[in-house]
Amino acid sequence: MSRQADKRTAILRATLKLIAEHGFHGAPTSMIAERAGVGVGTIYRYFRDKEELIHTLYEELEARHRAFVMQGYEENGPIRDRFYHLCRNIYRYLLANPLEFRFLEQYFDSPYGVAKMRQKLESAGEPFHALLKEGKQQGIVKDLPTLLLFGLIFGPMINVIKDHDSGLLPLNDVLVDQVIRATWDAIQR
Amino acid sequence: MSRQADKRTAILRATLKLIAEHGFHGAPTSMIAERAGVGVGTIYRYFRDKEELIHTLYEELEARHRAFVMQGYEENGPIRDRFYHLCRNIYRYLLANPLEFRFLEQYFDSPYGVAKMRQKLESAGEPFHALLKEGKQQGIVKDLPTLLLFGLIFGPMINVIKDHDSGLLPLNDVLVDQVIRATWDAIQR
DNA sequence: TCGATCGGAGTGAATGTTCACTCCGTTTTT
DNA sequence: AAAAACGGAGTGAACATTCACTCCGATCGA
Repeated sequence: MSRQADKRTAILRATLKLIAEHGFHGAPTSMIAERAGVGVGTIYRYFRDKEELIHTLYEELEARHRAFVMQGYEENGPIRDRFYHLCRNIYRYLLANPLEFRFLEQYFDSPYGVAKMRQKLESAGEPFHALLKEGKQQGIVKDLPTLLLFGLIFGPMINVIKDHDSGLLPLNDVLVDQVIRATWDAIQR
Repeated sequence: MSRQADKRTAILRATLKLIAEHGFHGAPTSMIAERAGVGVGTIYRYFRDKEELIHTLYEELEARHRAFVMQGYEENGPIRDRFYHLCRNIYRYLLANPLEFRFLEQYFDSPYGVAKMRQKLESAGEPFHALLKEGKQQGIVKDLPTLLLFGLIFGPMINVIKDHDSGLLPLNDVLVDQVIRATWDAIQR
């Protein structure tokens, strides 16, 4: 069971699973190695240290997530449609990938993650940024600081998905649409 | 500096500060002891183990927080007024006590905290519970699962306060009122 | 009143455990 | 056969918890 170019992948997958399920501190390198069917030392052939492993994992998940969310996005459609499109895709992705959601949550709570989050939210590449800015200009969206609007959108999202994953509040398409609607009511002028 | 009955208090305060500032895993007992001006062993005179120390701290903070929030609450006033009152008080308290906010955040992310949170949210003692139920009956509040409404209320709250505490989005009374207003728009039918 | 004795709060060096990470012998690939 | 990849016992640092001891105010006997 040696000599696989995809040992790297196995390590990343094991890391995702362990961190998502048991938190950062329930994922010692020894356990990651075991789960990945790999020696401890092998981890260090592919990643300088545990920190780099985690960052790399984040970057790869982020890229996948982004690609999914942007599928079929109409850069120039009506504000409200674009808003629904983005929200729906994010909900869909995170609900379909609970491990990734748990991991991202942990990551953004950690010291590295906080910096990443800011950078991400403030980046012009973030489609929500343009969306909200435009919405404010057109008088469709409340004239509040963008960060505050982000809070109104992502706050409920995180909360509600957490409850879903823990089995407290099973979501379905109808319910998700209702949350998105409520979120829209919150930011709409 | 010996023989003080308030060593217990000093230990609790040090724990709050260290956990709030550096997280659960940045608060070793050795550091708590140092910060409290106390020997390491002394911690174990007052608390069976670190876990009990943390639980106790939570209970005391929770009690203070609750007392503050309920000040002047009109059990029978109009739904909307009660909603504003509770929200405003929670925001006020958490903004005035950033250390407690950070601690509670960490606590509710931990395995113990999750159980506590459910218990709390589902408890009939929770004033928001009665509020939302009544609101739904009167047709003022959207007919959505209570847990979902909680998400719409507390999600933005947590997000926005986090951003405030990290200096990204300085809040003031006006801004807080605007968030509460937006939150109301989200849950209002 | 005062010296002796006692109880228990307070202490921190020592202990056992858990980790991230290294090092080098082994296995696989070329 | 040489090089590259791999494995996992070993290492040292960090941690929670313990326990043999200190010290001081209180109590007691004279």
